[in-house]
Amino acid sequence: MAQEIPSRYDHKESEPRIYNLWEKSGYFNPDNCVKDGIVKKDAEVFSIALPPPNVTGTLHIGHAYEDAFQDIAVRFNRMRGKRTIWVPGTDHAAIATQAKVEKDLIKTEKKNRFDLGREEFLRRVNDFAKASHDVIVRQIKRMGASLDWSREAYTLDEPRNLAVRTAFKKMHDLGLVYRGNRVVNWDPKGQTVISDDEVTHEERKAKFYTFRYSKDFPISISTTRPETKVGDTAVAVHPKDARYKKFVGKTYEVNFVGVPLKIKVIADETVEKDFGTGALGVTPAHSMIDWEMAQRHKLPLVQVIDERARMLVDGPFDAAQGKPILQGMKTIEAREWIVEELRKNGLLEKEEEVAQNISVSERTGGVVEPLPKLQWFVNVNAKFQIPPARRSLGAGGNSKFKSIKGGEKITLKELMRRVVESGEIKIMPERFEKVYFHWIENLRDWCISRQIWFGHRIPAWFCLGCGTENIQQKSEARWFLVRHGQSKFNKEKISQGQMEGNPLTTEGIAQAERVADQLKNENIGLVVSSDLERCKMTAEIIAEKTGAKIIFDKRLRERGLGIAEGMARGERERIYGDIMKDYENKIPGGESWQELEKRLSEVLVDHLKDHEHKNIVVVSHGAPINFLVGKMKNIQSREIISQPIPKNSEVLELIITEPCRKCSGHFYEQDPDTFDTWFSSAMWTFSTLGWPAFAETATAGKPGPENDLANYHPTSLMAPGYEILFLWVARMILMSGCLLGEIPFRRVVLHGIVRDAQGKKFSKSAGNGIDPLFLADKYGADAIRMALIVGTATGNDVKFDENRVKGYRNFSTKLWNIARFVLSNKPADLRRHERGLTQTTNAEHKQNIEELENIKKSITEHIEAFEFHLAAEKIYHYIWHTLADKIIEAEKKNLKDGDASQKAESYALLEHLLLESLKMLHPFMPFVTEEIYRKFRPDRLLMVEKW
RNA sequence: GCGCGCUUAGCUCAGUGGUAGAGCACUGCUUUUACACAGCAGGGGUCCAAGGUUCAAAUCCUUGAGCGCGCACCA
Repeated sequence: MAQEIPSRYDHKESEPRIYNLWEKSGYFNPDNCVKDGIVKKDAEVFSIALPPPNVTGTLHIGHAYEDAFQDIAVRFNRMRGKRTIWVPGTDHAAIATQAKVEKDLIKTEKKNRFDLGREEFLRRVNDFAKASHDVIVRQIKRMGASLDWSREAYTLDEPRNLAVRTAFKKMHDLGLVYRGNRVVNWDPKGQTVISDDEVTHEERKAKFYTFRYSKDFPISISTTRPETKVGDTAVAVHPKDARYKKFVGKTYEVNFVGVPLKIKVIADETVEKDFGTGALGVTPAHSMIDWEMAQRHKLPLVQVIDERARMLVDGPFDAAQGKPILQGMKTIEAREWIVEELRKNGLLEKEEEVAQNISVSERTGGVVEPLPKLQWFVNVNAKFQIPPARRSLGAGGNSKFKSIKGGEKITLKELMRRVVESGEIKIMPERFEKVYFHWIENLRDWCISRQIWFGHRIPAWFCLGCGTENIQQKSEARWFLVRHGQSKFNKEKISQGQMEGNPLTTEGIAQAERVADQLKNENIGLVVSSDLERCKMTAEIIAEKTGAKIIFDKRLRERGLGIAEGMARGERERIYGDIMKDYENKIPGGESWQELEKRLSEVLVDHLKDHEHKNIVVVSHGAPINFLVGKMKNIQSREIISQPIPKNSEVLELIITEPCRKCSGHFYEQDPDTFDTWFSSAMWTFSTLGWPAFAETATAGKPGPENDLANYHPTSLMAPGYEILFLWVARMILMSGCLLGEIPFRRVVLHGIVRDAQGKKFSKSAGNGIDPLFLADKYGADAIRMALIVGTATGNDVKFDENRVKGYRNFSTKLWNIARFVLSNKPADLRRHERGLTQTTNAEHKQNIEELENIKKSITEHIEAFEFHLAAEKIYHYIWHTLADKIIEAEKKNLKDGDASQKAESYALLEHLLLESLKMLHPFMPFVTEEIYRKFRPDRLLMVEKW
């Protein structure tokens, strides 16, 4: 017997094979467990959503820890007979992924996202995300995670998009989402707004300047950012500050380094008398605190810094450069220049070195510039009523919360606090509850819009005519205005006008094909095109790929340029430049703008009327497209002329819906912004379980994904790293609360960060990353799991040491050999001699069995208390130092010299103790335990044995 | 500034009122119905410091030191 089994356990061969076996069994899916009678239909539920890893790259050892931790809980509960579900998925991680791809792009092709354009750039990001996803899934499986892959989700897929759109609409209706002009964190490097929680602070040395705006202003102020002071509209002092009392309420007109300012002196409680001069220059546009103060005192707001962190004010005129000196200057340079001016004019009173925390974008490292911007926000202070329950279960009116009454009006802040305070959600380790409450205290409205491309597009449309917003989930029809691809004359820079025989270049054809690919799945009903060659070719390519009908409409032709057609563009500009810009005038033989406008004016109306519910592609030329759009936007004809024309093959997407309630316009343009990635991941616990598609119909107790929401939500456990307590955990509570009226999970167990032997965080930039796949091949996934779990109290950081992995690899060999030994002693005619363990008369054996039962009880308790490290250590210790070192050694004599029935009794004891030990070890080391178990019970799966 | 965590064997860390623990490393011995990725035996700790509570403190309390972290911000 023993000879057939090698003395070493081959984890590299075994682990993938065993995982395959589990997957094939289908028992990661609770529906199958119920179907096969492994768990009862009405058994208790244990459900958990995997915190979806970002598709920004591959997994590191920290993910392995997170997965192992959850898998222990999942396997334990499954063996305890619960209907256990663990839902996998990945996160598109909007800004992180986009930043990663853009960085690579700049490095390899020296292009940024704007050079590539939205469509092409997104294609690259999606390719990258797909590749990451595939590696990630392979890694997760390699670690043995028993996830129900049939329910795999992605935060950017279609069901999750529906969830995002539905949530946005619902929250808007509840008054929890609004669009407003507020000071936000602008990341000049990423060119997007970021939320407060994506900002980190770095300590740097800074100069702290004390000065007066001008000689005739009575109060000195201090700042580390003098360049923002050109945007000051007030000086704030403490109401009880005797020094300044006499100035409060007065307004001064001052000239600050050549910039005229109107400064009102105000009194505000938040000003500290003892700091600096006790007076604070208020810059409402470029400081969160000042903005809030400005709101209280109704101060005007002057923006003086732009999105590229350059100055937006003039200052004195610089004759040498022929422009106002500050205009367009970088903030740092402006600071130096202003300080120098103050010094020259004797206004600078003090200059001190201070340590200052500056705000930095967590993702891009850009120094955050507070700017006033029109963005979408979640209002955390607005009262609302929990919406009607999606399932008509139990009492409590509209609320399924234990701690919130039905019909009660509550703010999101209060809701988030209440459910944790009341213990409805329990956060472990407990110290994080305090951290959580503290965060809520300081919480501001959550900015959810981002100026990046990769993500869920915000489902808000603005009327082209008047800008009125319209939030809805589906449009009646869409129009795509497309300029033709590059033509021969475009390339050669020759005036085309209405000339015949000017086909697309190879590049132009490729452009048209790209557009066609993009429109392929848009259900295009009709292509309407100018009949000129370059449009015709473009339209035909689009029609072919989309399967739409084409009609040609002469009225969509380019403006006629008469005798200038065929002329080099430069020459035309020289001769007819003025005429080209004139509304009424025209080149001989050509058309005036007025005439062009006239022939286009009917086009919109006609096609709107004739093809009411169709998605239409309109292929035309630069000038006509500008006029069409200009008309929709109600722009003056003369202004349209000076608008830049779209690029070759550029697509403008519009939706058509019921006429605007303000201006009766039909055309709407979608908000170009996307959602904060956390907006979609905040719905993870329920968007993965069928919300909103099955929100109304899900039925508890029935199998199938369409009933998941009723069966598995709220989830039982959430186990992310503590670093995303605010970013994610808190927001899941928020979203589940206002959208479902219930908690997303009953318990949160936060784990620490895995660090390297030096205590440093693993990161790609530090180059200390360890590929879990490499380690798994070397020592086995089981060994990695044990090394990560044992020796780390839940919630503490893990210092990762490869030596420990090696130690647990040795343990799996030990276990393997225990099994080998036991098996080698299996009597051929076991049955005949078996007396049954419960009837054993051997006192020592009885004691062995009792000891095992005690160990089992204690391990069960540890696991239930999420003390996995203690449970793992205990079973490890039992197997090695009790079962192997003591019990087996003691039985050897019997096995060698005993009679047949004694041998059988010894064997039965050892087999029992071993198999029970395998069960207890299985959640921690699933592979080797399953492999060994099958040597004893070839027709069974340890994974679903009863604990 | 407010808050949190850590400080235990050479290293990495468990233990949280009842005679100090694990892994790795170290020393010596041992091929024995499995396992040398093993067994047996062993060395190594004033449990950061000081004070307090207690019959009893690594464990609870107070103060302090060093390291690390979070939040807020001084404008």
